[in-house]
Amino acid sequence: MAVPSGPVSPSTEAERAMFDFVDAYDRAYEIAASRHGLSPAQACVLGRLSAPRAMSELAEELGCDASNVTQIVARLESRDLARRQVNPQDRRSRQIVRTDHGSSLYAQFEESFAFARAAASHLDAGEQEQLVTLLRKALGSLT
Amino acid sequence: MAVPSGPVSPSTEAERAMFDFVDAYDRAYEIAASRHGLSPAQACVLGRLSAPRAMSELAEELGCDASNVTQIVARLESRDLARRQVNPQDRRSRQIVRTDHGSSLYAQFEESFAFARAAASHLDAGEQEQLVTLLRKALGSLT
DNA sequence: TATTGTTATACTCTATAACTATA
DNA sequence: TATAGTTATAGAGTATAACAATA
Repeated sequence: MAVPSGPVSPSTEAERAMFDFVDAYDRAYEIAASRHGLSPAQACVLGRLSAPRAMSELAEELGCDASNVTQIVARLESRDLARRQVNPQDRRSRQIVRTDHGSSLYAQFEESFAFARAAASHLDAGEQEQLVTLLRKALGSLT
Repeated sequence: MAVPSGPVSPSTEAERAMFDFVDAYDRAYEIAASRHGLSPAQACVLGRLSAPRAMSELAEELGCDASNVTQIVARLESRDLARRQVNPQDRRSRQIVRTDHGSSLYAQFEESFAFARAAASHLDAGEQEQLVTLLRKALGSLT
């Protein structure tokens, strides 16, 4: 399913517009990932490896359990998209790095995930600024 | 993990704002669902059952395979949140209906999913209108 | 024959608990 | 003893292929 998050009978027009946008974004992300043989979670992790990351950092950023990250990274590693290297400063810790193959595949995925780019392209510079302001204000302290 | 969809190194401020918003929305949805013992997919299906739906309609709306819907609905049914009824007009088809228990639980979930409501509440009426206009325009033909 | 839905299967995501290695 | 990460396990989401029931 493209979008686990379903409509919540949004009661206002603004809430409905937010939902529709999130829904479309999530679906587009999943489709782009699968076109490259990636699950959304794999694409997500790969995207965070522009610089090396510890397992614990990934778990923290993704808001999930470390054991989960272990599995996702193991699958990436088995396909030569990422590697685990022991951190010499603290041999308990591992640095996860993207392989060249992983970087190349991720670049293709990014190119293919046209949603946000296309969405922005429908707005002129002033409208984009307005949207940024409104989205940030709407988020407020929700983040 | 709250949000399978990760950041895609958004190259513009607008793209980053879109991502941050989607990310926060998805995480909030998942947390609200899990507070009521629901997976995001279960909450999503439950939300679509304000009126009876055929399996094929649910699969179409969710953009996933029918066999997937069979499983989700089976889990809802096993917890007395939904029921499958043979459609007398076409006995191949089933009408999925929410039980009273399912409706009640979903109402609680909805109440608890405060994200969109809170986001909208940070904007005044004019700003909400602006946001709707911009989001719809950004979506353009992407939907 | 075509359609609706299910079953069997396999893979991925996810968390919890118990574990290993290192600090 | 505390921390980083892994392993074992189990439940859920997902798709494909084969199937049953009905049209």
